[in-house]
Amino acid sequence: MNTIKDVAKKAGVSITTVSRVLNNNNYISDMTRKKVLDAMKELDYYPHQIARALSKKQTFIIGVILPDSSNPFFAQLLKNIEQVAQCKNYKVLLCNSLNDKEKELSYIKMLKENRVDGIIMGSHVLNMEAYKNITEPIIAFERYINNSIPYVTSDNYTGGQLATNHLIERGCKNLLHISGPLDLSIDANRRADAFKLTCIDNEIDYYIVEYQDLNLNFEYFYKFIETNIDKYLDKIDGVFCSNDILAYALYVYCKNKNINVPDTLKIVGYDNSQITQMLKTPRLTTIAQPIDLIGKILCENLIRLIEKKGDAYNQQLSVTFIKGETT
Amino acid sequence: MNTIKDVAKKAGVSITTVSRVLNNNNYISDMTRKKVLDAMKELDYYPHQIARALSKKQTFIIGVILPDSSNPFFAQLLKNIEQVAQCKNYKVLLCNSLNDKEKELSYIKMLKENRVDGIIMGSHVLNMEAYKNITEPIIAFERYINNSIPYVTSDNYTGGQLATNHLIERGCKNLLHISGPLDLSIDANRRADAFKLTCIDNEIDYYIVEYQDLNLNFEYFYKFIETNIDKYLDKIDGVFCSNDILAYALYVYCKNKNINVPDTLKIVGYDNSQITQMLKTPRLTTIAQPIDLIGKILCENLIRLIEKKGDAYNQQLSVTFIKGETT
DNA sequence: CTGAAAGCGCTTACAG
DNA sequence: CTGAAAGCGCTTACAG
Repeated sequence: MNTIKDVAKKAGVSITTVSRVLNNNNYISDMTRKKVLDAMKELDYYPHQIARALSKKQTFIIGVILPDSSNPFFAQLLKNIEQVAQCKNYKVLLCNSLNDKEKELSYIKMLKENRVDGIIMGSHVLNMEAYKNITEPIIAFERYINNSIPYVTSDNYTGGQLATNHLIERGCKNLLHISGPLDLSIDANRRADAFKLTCIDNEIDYYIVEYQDLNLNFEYFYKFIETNIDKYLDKIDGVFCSNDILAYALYVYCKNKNINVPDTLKIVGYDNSQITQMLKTPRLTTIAQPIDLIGKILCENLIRLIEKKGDAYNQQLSVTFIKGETT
Repeated sequence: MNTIKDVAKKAGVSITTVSRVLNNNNYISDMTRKKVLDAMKELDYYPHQIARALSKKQTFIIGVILPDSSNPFFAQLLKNIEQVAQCKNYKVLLCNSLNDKEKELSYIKMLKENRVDGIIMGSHVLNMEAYKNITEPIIAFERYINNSIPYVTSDNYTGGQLATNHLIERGCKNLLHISGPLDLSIDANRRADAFKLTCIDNEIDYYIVEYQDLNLNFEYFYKFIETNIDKYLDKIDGVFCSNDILAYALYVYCKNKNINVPDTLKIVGYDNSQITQMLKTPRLTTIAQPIDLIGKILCENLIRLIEKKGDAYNQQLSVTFIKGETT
């Protein structure tokens, strides 16, 4: 492939001048610029961004670490991140941690070695220690890691309240919340806090069951329901699920067991990703996170950090209650 | 961040020696190696892969261009590509073309400028001309572009046959196929060929309607059905849809219009992505593409091309008929 | 087994 | 407005 040298030779100028045209620097005579641009076109020249990155110490690459980019929620988040990045001339390097500690760590190492300009962290299996030596701009989704890492989340507490209050208003007396792991400082866990407090306030009996954060797909959730949730089903009349795939799996399970939803059991989900929106049989009652907006803000804030155009601050986006047919 | 120079100084050796340790070159005394490794650890050294890429002329980056990484099919494909890449020490740069010509072109330019080692092309709005000056290893999904670009696809002709024959066996007499744009040389269009020939062979009346390849989501398909498909519904008793989201949209449309599926109208979809597998109300009758395998093979074959470990050849993977509740 | 030097393809003071 | 030279952080013949 042709280099700046080839262009310089063809245009009869120095490589410095070519570089100036490339960077649109001022102080180039129109004639010289034209000569250089012509030479570039003629040689089908592609500026070597890797070389440029080395000398400018900026790669314009953003690393995005997610548990699983094929999960509908993260797929939608990723797409929005990529679109914003693309608009601002950044590229996205994709990392699927599969919620595996080793993988998450090795991806961080990889991103550092590749001198990405910044990192969006959506996978959270590492403890805070691991973040001590990340010096590059970084922004987290849904998790407080430490004071120097801003995070973007939706208003999980309100989400939990909306879901729980709705179940109570619909007449539920015995509630169950199925949650992700509660031991990490994930903001999503405030949904469980809200659930608990709302139940207490309303003198409602409740249970909370945690699933493990491994494979967030239908199959896994269905099996989880069989082995860990089935035993609660005769004691409860309402369930608040921490995501919609789980909620749908529960709906299907009930259908198979001839438990009438919503008459006997009411189900509220969480997320309202594109896939949930597509589901019409039944439409799920759920709490909608503004996924597109979260992706957009994650990326915009990271780029602001990278370009030092403003301070990092945490951001909490509002959620919406969506009435479906499962309550 | 520390460089090879810092490590060399700390270890009391030359940078050449550090580089040798880094690359695990032979002929280093154990003592020297240990000194260097210790220095690296002490300095928390991260080898600068961008600098290495410049001198080795290899980035270990693969560019993946897709129409929309949030579409369930492509999300699953992407995830599998990334996982294979990661195993083989390659990184994935994600590009969402949104089936826009300009975007597709500018992503190609970007990938060339960043000297990616290879490209996986899953978006197909550009004509063949545009591929003339792509000199890097490239592999396409589902499209014949030219003889030097191998492609991976599933056996679309057989898929179309399986779907159509099934509808006929179930007693359908008037069939409709809803297809993507038929003007490009996309292998998926062989589904329409198979549909047509199978209908003719069986003396079945048929229609074919094309949708535009813009936004492959439920909303779009539902509206498309309202405006372009509704008028066929009283003339047909079976539909072969070119993807499952479309098939589900049609199912929902029929439900809303009180058209009984499968009694009055039978529906067959295509793809069987994770999302389709999750859908149980109803389970769709569909043709399963081996999405995970396609992703794997796309990536493996591209890497084989990059590393010149074998010839490029086209690959066609077999599909499976899945009986659901919509036929 | 080890090191000095040139080179990968750019950018950027510095000088003119 | 333009160019020569040093530098970004590595690798790789070449020499010893």
